[in-house]
Amino acid sequence: MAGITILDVARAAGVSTSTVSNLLNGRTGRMLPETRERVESTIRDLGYRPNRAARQLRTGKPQVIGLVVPSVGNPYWGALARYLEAAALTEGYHVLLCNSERDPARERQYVDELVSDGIRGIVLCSSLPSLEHVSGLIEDGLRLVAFDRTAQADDPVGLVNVSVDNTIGAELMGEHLVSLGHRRIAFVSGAIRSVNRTERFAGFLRALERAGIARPDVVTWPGSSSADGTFGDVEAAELGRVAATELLTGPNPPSAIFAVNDMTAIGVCRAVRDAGMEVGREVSVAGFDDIVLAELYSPRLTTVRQPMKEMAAAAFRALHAPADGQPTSQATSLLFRPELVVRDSTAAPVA
Amino acid sequence: MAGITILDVARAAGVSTSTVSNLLNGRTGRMLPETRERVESTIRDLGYRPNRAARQLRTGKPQVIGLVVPSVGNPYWGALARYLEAAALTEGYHVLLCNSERDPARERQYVDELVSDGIRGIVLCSSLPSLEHVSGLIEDGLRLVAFDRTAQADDPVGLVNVSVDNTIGAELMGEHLVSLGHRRIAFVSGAIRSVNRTERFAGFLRALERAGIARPDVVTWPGSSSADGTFGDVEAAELGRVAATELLTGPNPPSAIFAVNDMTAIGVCRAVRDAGMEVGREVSVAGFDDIVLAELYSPRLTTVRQPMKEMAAAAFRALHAPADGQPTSQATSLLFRPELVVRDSTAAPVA
DNA sequence: ATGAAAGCGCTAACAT
DNA sequence: ATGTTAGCGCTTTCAT
Repeated sequence: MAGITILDVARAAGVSTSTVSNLLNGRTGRMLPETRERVESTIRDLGYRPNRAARQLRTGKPQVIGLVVPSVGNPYWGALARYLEAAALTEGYHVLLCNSERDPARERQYVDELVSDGIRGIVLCSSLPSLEHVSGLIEDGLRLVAFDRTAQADDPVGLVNVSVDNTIGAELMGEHLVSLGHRRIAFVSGAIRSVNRTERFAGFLRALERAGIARPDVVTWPGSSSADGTFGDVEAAELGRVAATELLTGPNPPSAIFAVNDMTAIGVCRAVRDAGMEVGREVSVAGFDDIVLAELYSPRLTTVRQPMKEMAAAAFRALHAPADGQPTSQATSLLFRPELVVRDSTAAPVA
Repeated sequence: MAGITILDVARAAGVSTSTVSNLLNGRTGRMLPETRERVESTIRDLGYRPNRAARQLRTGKPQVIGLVVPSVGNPYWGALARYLEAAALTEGYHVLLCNSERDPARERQYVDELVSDGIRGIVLCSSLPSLEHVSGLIEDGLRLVAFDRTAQADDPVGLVNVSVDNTIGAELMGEHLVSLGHRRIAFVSGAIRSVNRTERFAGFLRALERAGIARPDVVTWPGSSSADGTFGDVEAAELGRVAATELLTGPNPPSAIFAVNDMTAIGVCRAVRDAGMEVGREVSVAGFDDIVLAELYSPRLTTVRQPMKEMAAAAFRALHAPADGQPTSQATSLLFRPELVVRDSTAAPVA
């Protein structure tokens, strides 16, 4: 296939393999400029490309990072995968893709497997509330970045969390809804157990309290399938639909509904329409995440944007931070500033 | 990290590394059952896991396949990535993810890079009309599957194409629209140059001709950004919006619009609404692909489903088919049966 | 039935 | 400034 080895280059350039290797690894100071040029042009002429497997075998560090997501079929994770891969590419890294399908056992197995493949950096988008099971791996030198998750008390030392500031994001949305004139606002989500759900709800409450508004209706739908009450794409939308239907047909229907994420918001929109009302007029609907779909949906969804590209780049960078092995160092969190995106699904309440 | 080598196992079990290796590679016939059991339990006790890099260095065949897509941020490719990874997992393979961002240079570079990393199997979702540039690699033993693309006259020998039957899919949709009573039906797409666009248009025409309907309006929007007139997600929707607006405000507006894919159909829906009409009543809109979004959109989109899961599994299987090296063998195509999915965006035309 | 040993392509001491 | 060389962990002849 490629066939050309470092030895071929060395011979053709009339130098030793060490010199070629030194050049390849940036130790250019150790040779004459003329030698360097000769070797460089030989590499080009021969079309030589280093063999990653051999390099990895020798150094123990593959030029590959692992990405474990619930499912890249979901646009939110798809966007992360895209931007993470782009960031990795700038440093010559590749991305190994793993879909956990929200199965904790599979998630754990993937991490173990990646580690024993020699991979030293993993971006993990876990469905698990606790990451204790990876603390041993981190102690052994694995760089682990938890994405879409904020720091927890029992986090393993050395874990880096990358997330949007959910509390502030939800607070922004709460303020937006209040400033529009809404007073009866409902919050819709699955069972509030996951970290970011809890935070979003807290931020939302804070905005309402500041405005002196009574505790809002909260509709939480118990998880049906998976153990921790998380849902897939379509299930999230269905959850929104069912929950909103209940709210809208109840005794004191809200004039605005804030859904825990865009998929759920879309389900809420459907329920509103099914009830014969218009989203953005009779009922305002807001989401969270700003997936591509939010812009394309009809009506275009008001939501809270996560700066995905920057977050992905930061996650990749965190993978490269020096492992410090200090058992006393603190877990780190990288919180990103969310942005309120006002579109057509929210408006002032009608009379 | 993992640290345990085949030598550790051999020593602990009191055998040689060859025996352990033989066991690992299924050559169990070459040892006594009792030896085998002893080694197997030692492997378990020690938690030994073979080092992929070393295995690859030795065999030249990594347990990794490459996937090159325009962008996993797009739900269509995200779905492929998800199912391909699932199929690969069943055989112990991992998937290396590459986003070409529809840049031909980047696409080519990725393929070259994967090959020189020793990867022997690639699923390529190319934006390029011709795949001639990879014929050399295929001759050298690369297994190359082109996804979402049907066979072409100048295809390199050994290339396997996996695709839905676009012609039949579009024909099904054409029949559906005709049977609903539509007579003035427009087709909307980007510049009709790509293979599957051409096929979809041809299938659509066939259905209309069979029904004795005059040649339909066709609105094709010239590509703006990339060389071959393809668009990204949001651009596809925008294309649909602009094209449909032109049709709807023209002299003889169609009662139904068939878009080349779901994203474009969504843009068409927006234009319909912007024109003060209701999708699924005044104007029927149909798409193609059946991305997740189609089901969630409002109204739910009538479209043509591609059996993604089966197609991904087939693509992975094709990667394993024996390379035959026979320069006389024909390029192969795997065509999948599309399925008409009727939802709410199409209906009989009003008076 | 089992073992010994030669590399796969590369990096990094350690020479010179 | 450049070269020599010993492995990294594994598979696979070739012996025994």
